[in-house]
Amino acid sequence: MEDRQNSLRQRSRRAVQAELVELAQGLFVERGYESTTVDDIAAAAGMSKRTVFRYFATKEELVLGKYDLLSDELLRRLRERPLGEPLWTSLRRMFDGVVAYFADNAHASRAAAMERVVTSTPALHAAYLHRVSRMQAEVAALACARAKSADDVGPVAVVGAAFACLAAARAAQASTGRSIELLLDEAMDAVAGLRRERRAPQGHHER
Amino acid sequence: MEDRQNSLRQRSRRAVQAELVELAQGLFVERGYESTTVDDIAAAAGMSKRTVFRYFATKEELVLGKYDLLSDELLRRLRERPLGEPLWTSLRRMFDGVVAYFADNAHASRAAAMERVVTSTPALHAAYLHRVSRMQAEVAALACARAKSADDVGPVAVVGAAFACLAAARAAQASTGRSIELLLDEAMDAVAGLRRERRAPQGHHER
DNA sequence: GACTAAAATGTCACTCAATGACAGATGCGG
DNA sequence: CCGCATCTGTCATTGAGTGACATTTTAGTC
Repeated sequence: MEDRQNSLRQRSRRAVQAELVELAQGLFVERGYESTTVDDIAAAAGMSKRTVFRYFATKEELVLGKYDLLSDELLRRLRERPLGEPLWTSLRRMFDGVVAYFADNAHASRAAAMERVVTSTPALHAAYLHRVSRMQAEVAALACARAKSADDVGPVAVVGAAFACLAAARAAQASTGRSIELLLDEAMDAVAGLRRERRAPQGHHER
Repeated sequence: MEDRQNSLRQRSRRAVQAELVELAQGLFVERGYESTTVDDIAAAAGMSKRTVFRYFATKEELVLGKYDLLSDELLRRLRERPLGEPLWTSLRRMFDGVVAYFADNAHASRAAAMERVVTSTPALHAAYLHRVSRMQAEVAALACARAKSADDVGPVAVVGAAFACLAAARAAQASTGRSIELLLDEAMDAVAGLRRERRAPQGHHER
């Protein structure tokens, strides 16, 4: 039990994982997520189903596993922002990495097919949203800590709004092909530009 | 094939569905969602597993089925808002029904346990988010139609931000016990009160 | 290079959600 | 009372995921 990390075994494990992801996603894009069984994947990889499940706890992880890294990156970027900066600006800068990632066409075209599989497969899309939700919660916790407002809805809502802007921008990029950077700026400007009328004078309970 | 709707059969079907929901949710709260099998529910209801699946397509629907009605209500409320009203205000008013629902303590205490089950069960929470996401998309489509801006990110982002506020308010209500009405106003004011610094002068691609 | 302990793999059996097919029961309209 | 649609139970099957156990690989040591 010496090296612990990056032993030869660890590296080969990573290699097998990467290979499985590549292989599985190819099959998913080709024949669809639901109609590709884990047995199919295992057969294609020349291993037993049980072994596939030793590399990935669930079938979904073959698709969504990569998003686990994203969380750390977002938190790191947000932590790097100066304390005095408005939260909305910090959040926009936090997304710079993601934006650059999706702005890269070489990647975009490769991942686009997989994105389509995700959004068109209810179970997969649900799991995706769950991961985003967890990420969002972590970012919100950090934002609350920054604002020194422990249990305040404000930061949580603002972080949620920022993620909603990112989602809207990604969707618009997928459908219109416009630049995600511009779309995100547009979306975040639209939200930051909101003005609300005064609240209705008295209670308005209905139904 | 006369009445079609509300025939005796339809009503009895609804009754059985309601009974199953009640029964199942009781078991879920008591023993947890994952450790309650559909067989358990069927046995408790005195019917076969197969029959349960004739009333509910999936186990999740026993918990999340009610949210399907919510979508129509939101759309109806939004449609009732005057065209000249700012979108953010219309969205706040759109939530009035939901707010009233969750402000009712009699309901809140009954549903609170179930809410906890949902948020603490990954699979359920994911399915919940998926439904909310679909609802949000419908509302966004309506908002875009109102704004006469077909494929604009703005309305989509704003609607997403509004839903994020609702989610934040609900979460805060669950943890702090404060009034959801005030919390939602606070959250939506926080988002509407955002001001953003001018964008960074030139491109900022990294990584 | 042989030895040993750990890790990886395959096989088998199992649970549980979900679906299709078929047969029998139930209940409504005439 | 009969005929027909609907409801229901039973059985078989698929597919994800898990536990247990035996076997094979492989890394590190002498």
